[in-house]
Amino acid sequence: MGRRRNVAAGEPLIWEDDDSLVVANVIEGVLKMTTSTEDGREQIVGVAYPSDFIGRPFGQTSRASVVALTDARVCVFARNDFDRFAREHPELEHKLLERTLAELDRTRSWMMLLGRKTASEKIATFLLDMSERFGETGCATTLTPARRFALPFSRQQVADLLGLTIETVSRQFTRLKADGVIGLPSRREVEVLDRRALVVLAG
Amino acid sequence: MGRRRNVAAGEPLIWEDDDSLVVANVIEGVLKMTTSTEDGREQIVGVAYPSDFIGRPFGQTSRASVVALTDARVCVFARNDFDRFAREHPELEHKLLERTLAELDRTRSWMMLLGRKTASEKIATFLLDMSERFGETGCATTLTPARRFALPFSRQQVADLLGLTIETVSRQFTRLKADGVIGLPSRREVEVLDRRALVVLAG
DNA sequence: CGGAGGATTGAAGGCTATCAAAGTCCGTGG
DNA sequence: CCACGGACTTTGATAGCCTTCAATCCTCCG
Repeated sequence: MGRRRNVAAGEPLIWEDDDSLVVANVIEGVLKMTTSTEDGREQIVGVAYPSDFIGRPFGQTSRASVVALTDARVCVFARNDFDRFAREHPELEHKLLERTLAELDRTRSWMMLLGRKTASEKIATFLLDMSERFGETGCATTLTPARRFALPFSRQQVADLLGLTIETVSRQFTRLKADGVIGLPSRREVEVLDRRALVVLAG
Repeated sequence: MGRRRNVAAGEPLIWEDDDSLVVANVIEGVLKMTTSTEDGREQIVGVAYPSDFIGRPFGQTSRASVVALTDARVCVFARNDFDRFAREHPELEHKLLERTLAELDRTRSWMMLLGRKTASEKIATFLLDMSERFGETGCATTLTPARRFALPFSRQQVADLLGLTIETVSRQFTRLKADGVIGLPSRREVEVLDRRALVVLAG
C-alpha cells in the first residue's frame, strides 16, 4: 500500500500551505518540519528521525514544509488511503496516538526553550538533546548518550531550530570550545568533553 | 466512571514532575499548562478550554503543571481506568487522536511565534487568537471573531504565554491603545478597533 | 588554483529585560 | 462612606543580550 521513495538532502517532501495529500514514515535519514513568515524568517517545528511519522492524517493541512536534511528514504501513503486504513485498524491508530502524544511532549518542552532560555542555555540543551538522540542503546534498557556525533544540521538550521541567528550559534559553539566543554573535530561533528558543564549550562 | 471536580481560579490540578495519575476533560473554565525552570522562569505550553483534554494518557508523566485560570469544572479520570477504557473503545481513541493532532498543530504554530516573532508581532498574534477563540459561531459554519472579549489571563500570564516580560506586554498593550488599534475598557477586557492593523502587525 | 557556499569573527545598534517607582483597582475594615 | 492595604499594572531609566551588517576565513570540489 505504501510506496518507497528516496529524498535527497535538501529536497522537499511537502510544501507549506500545499494541500498535502500524503503522509509518510521515515525509514532512513533525517527530515525537518518548518514554518516560515512572509518575510522569510524560518522556524523548525519538528525533526523526524527513522521510524518517525510525517504529515497530517485526518482533515486539515498541516501548514508546514518537510525537507530532507540528509539523504533519506521514506514510505509514502496517499492520505485518503491511510485515513481509511487507520480507522479500520485500531492498533495502528493507537500506535499513532502514542507517537503523537510523545511528539507533543517534546514540542512542549521545546516551547520552554524557545520562550524562556538564553542563547547559551539553548545551545547546551540542544547539544545534550543531540547527544542523547545519537546515543547507543547499551545492553541494558538505559541508553548511553553519545560522546561524539555528527550533526544532521547546518549552523543555519541549528539557528532555525533554536530561534537564534547563525552568528549567535557560531559564537556559542566557539565559546564552548574555548571553555573546553566541547570539541569540534569538523563542521558537522561535535565531541562532548564535559557533559556535567553542559547540564549546568542547559538551565 | 469520571468524577466531577470544581477547581477555583489559581488552584492547581496537576503538579509538574508529579507522577500524575489523572486525566481530565474540561467542562467549564480555562486552565493553563506550564513548565518552569529551577530558577523560576515559567512558560505556558498549552491552554485548555471547555471540551479540551488534559493530562497524559499511556505511560510517561507529562512534566507540566496544570492550574486553573478561572473557576473551572472538570471531569477527572484515574489514568489507569482511562487507558484501559480507551484501548477498548477505538472511537474514543480516534477522537483523542484527532484532538491531539490538532493540538500539535497549534503548538507548532506557537513555536514559530516564540522563536521568530518580535514582541509587537507576538501581541498582535495573541490578540487575534483570543478574538477568534471567543468569536461567535454565526448562522453559517464560519465563525465571526469577537470584537470585544475578556481575557482569561493576567498580564503576567500573557507574558508567560508569549515568552516576554510583564513590562513588555504592558508597553505593547499601551502602544496599541495609543495607536487606536485596540481599546482597553478594563484590565481584563480588550476591544478590537482595527482588526486589519492587527493582522498586518501579526506578521 | 580558484570559486562558491558555509562558517567565523568583529563592530555597532536595537529590542527587550531588568531594576525601580508610581499608579490603579478592589476588597476589607474602621 | 471612606480610608487603608495589597496585588496587579503601568511607566521610566538603564543595561545587556542578541541581532544586524560587514568582512574574513575555511573547506570542499571542479
